[in-house]
Amino acid sequence: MSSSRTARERVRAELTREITDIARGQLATEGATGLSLRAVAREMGMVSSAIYRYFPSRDDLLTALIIDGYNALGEAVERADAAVPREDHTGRWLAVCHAVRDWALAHPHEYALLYGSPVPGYKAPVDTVAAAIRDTVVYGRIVSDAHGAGVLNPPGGLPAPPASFGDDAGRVRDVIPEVPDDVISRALLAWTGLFGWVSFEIFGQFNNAVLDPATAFEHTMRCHAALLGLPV
Amino acid sequence: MSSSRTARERVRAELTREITDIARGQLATEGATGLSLRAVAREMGMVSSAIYRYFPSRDDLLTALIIDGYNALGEAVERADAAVPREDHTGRWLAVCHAVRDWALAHPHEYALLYGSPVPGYKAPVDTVAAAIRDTVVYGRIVSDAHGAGVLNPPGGLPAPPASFGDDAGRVRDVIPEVPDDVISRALLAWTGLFGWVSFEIFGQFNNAVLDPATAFEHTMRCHAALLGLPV
DNA sequence: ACCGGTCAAGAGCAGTGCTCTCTTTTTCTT
DNA sequence: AAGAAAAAGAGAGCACTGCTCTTGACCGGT
Repeated sequence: MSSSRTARERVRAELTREITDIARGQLATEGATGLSLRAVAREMGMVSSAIYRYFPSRDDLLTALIIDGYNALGEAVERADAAVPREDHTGRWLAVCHAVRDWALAHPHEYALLYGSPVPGYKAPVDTVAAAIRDTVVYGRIVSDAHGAGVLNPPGGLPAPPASFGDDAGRVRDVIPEVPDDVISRALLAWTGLFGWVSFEIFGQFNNAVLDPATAFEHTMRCHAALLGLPV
Repeated sequence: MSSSRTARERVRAELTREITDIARGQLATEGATGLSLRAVAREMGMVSSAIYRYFPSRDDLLTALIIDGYNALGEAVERADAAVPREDHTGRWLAVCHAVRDWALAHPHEYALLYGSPVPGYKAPVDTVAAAIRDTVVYGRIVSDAHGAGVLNPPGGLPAPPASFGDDAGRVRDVIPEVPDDVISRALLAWTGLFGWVSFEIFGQFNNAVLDPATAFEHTMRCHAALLGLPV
C-alpha cells in the first residue's frame, strides 16, 4: 500500500523540510560559508551523521537552498508582475525591478548565494537552471508583450547590434519571444543593469556615496524603461 | 641605524609578500573560502602559527588580497584609459570597459572577492575604500572630461532625476566633478550596467544563452556610451 | 514470527582558524 | 661589549568543520 509507504515517506519529507528551514535560517544569519551541517543537526537535536541520510553532502543542501531561493525570488517577481494591468508594460517592469530589489534587501545572504560569487568548487546542477530563469521569464514576457503591442519606442542614436549578435539573440529569444535583435540587445542591457544595481547596493559597493538608494534606484529603473523604449 | 633595522624589516617585508603571493595563488585556484592559512604555511615550509606573526587573522590576509586586487584592477583601468587620446572620450570609456572585463576574466576569483558576495562576517576596513575607487575615479574623470568638452549629447525622452536625488548626486560628484545631476544619474546607470554585465558573465548567470559574450559586451557598452551621451 | 530495509547514534579521520607556551634569534640600550 | 628587550619560529593543543564507517534499534511486508 502506498499509504503505509507514505507514513515513512511523510516523516522523511517533513524532516527534509525542517533541515532546509533551519539551514535557511543559518544562511540568513551567517551567510553561505557559515552554514554548518553539524549546527543544523545540533539545532534539530539530531546527530550530525544523520543529516547525511537526507542530504548526501553540504553542497547538496546548498543546492536545495539555491533552488528554493530562485523560486522564492521568481515567485515574488511573478506576483509583482501579476498585480499590474497587462497593458501597463512600464508599470510591470518597475514592479519587477522593485520586487527584485525588495527581495534582495529582505534576503541579502540568499541573494548573494544566487547572484554573488559562486560557492568555490561548486557547479550549479542542471536542476537549478529551471528555477533560476523564473524571474527572467517574467521579464521576457513583459518585453515581448510591449513589443507585440507596438509601444516600444526606443530613443534614437543607439547603435544597431552587429550581425554576429544574431546567434546569441536567437538563444535569448527563447525567453523573450518574437522580438528583433535590437530589442533583445536593449533588454539584456536593462536586465544586467537591474542586477548590477541591486548587487552594488546589497554588496556595499556604493561606499557611502548613495545614501538614499531607493530614490536613485527608482529613477535609474525608469531610465532603463525609457531606453528599452517603454513609455515613461 | 636604519639599515640594521631594515635587515629584519626587509626579511619581514619579503616574507609578507611571499605569503600574499602564495595566498593569491591559492585564491586563484580554489577561491576565497578555499584559502587556508595552514596551506600557505605548508607551502612556505613554515609552521602555521608563524603566519600569525604577519597576519593576525585570516580575514586580515583576505583584506590584503582585496586591496591588492582593487589596486591591480585600478591599475589596469588606468593604463587602458591612458592609452587612448584624451579627447576620444568614447574610446576611453570602451577601453575602461574592456579593461574591467579582461581583468575579471583573467582573475575570476579575485573579481569575485571584490565584486561578489562579501565574505560572511567580514566588513571592509576603511583602508580598502581608497583602493576600491581607483577604477571609479578614472571613470569619473572620463565623464567629467566629456561633459567639460561639451560633447555629451544624451538621447531625448529620458526622465529627469528627482530633486531628492540631489544629495546623493552631490556625494557622487566627488568622483565625477562638475557635472549636473542628470549626468551623474546616467553615469551611475552605465557604471552599474558595466559591472552588472561582467558579474553576470563571470558568475555564469547567462546560463548558456550568451555564448559569444565578447560581441554582446562590446555592443552593450557602446549602447551605454550612447545613453551617457557620448558620441558613437 | 521473522527478515530486510531504513534510520539514528557514535566513534573516528583529516582538515581548519586560532591561542598559548617555549626557545631561539636579532636588535637596542647601557 | 654585554645584557635587556623585542621579535620570530616551533610545537602542542582547543574547538570546530565535512564526511565515513560501523553498530544497534525500529518498522513494515511476507
